[in-house]
Amino acid sequence: MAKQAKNHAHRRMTHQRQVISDCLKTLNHPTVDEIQTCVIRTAPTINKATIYRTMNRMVEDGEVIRIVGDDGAFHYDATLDAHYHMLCEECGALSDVDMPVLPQIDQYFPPDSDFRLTGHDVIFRGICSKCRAKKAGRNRAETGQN
Amino acid sequence: MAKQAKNHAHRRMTHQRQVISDCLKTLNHPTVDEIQTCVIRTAPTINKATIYRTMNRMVEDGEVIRIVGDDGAFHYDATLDAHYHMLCEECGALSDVDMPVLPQIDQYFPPDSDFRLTGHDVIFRGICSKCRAKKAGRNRAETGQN
DNA sequence: TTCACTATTGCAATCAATTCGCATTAAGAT
DNA sequence: ATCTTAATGCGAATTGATTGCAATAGTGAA
Repeated sequence: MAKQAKNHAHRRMTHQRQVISDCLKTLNHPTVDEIQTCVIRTAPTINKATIYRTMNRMVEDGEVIRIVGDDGAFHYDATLDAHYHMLCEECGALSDVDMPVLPQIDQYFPPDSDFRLTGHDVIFRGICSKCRAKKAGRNRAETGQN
Repeated sequence: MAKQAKNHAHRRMTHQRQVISDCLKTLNHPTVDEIQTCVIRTAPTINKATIYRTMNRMVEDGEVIRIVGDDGAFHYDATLDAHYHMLCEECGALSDVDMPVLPQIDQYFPPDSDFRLTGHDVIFRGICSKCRAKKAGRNRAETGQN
């Protein structure tokens, strides 16, 4: 099951929250900056503090997951079911990986540990196709190869 | 093999760098703040910017790994061989997990992906023993149980 | 519908983590 | 001993995120 909300205080469906929700559906693990860029098209006056607060409430309520990128910036993910991520080490882009979770991994965790295990995350690292293309082009240019 | 240094510019073994290196040996995945606390005992005048710069160089040179905690703060890890981590969701403490890496995980990665896979990280989540103890005590106090 | 209650917003100020510019210091090669 | 320049200390600047507060606007009840 996906981790679900403590049904916190009554949330109000404000215009801002609605617009942010809509953007979350079209964006891929966006940061607050990226959400803002999207949101501004529909609601130009929306304030960044509002986005921060809205995202914090959504995390509290279990509507989105927060992921910390390598740069330390927060990314938000509206896919609630357990899943893994891949991270481009070049551009920092985060994406969902289309594979089932591997619960058996937890069985390898040292059983005598005092740590109460609740789950695990996997992040695959590498270079996304976009950056590979960019890199190949750059290398050709630099080395004078064709 | 552990990811190794581009043998960057000539690094100088300054007093500060030496002290920081020593602290890294005794600390467990410290943040810059924690490094500073340790370092100050030996070298009280050392500046935090120096620690930041030194750690950045060490990361560049492949002498340490940088891990981003859930709070977005950087932690440093001098264990270079591939290994997994566990993270206490209560206090944010990071530790190495004593288990072999599972290269077979990479085989589950969607083979048709445009993503060039270079590896993966696993982070086990849960509650460390220290926090479990603290929590148990707190619960007893709150519910009036003994 | 209208009203009242209070969650939410916008804005500016603030905070914390990290980086940067620059004059000074000190490794370490010659 | 001297020279070159990497590294340091310090303060200012940047960046990502939070907060205080007065104004605004959902929403449930009348």
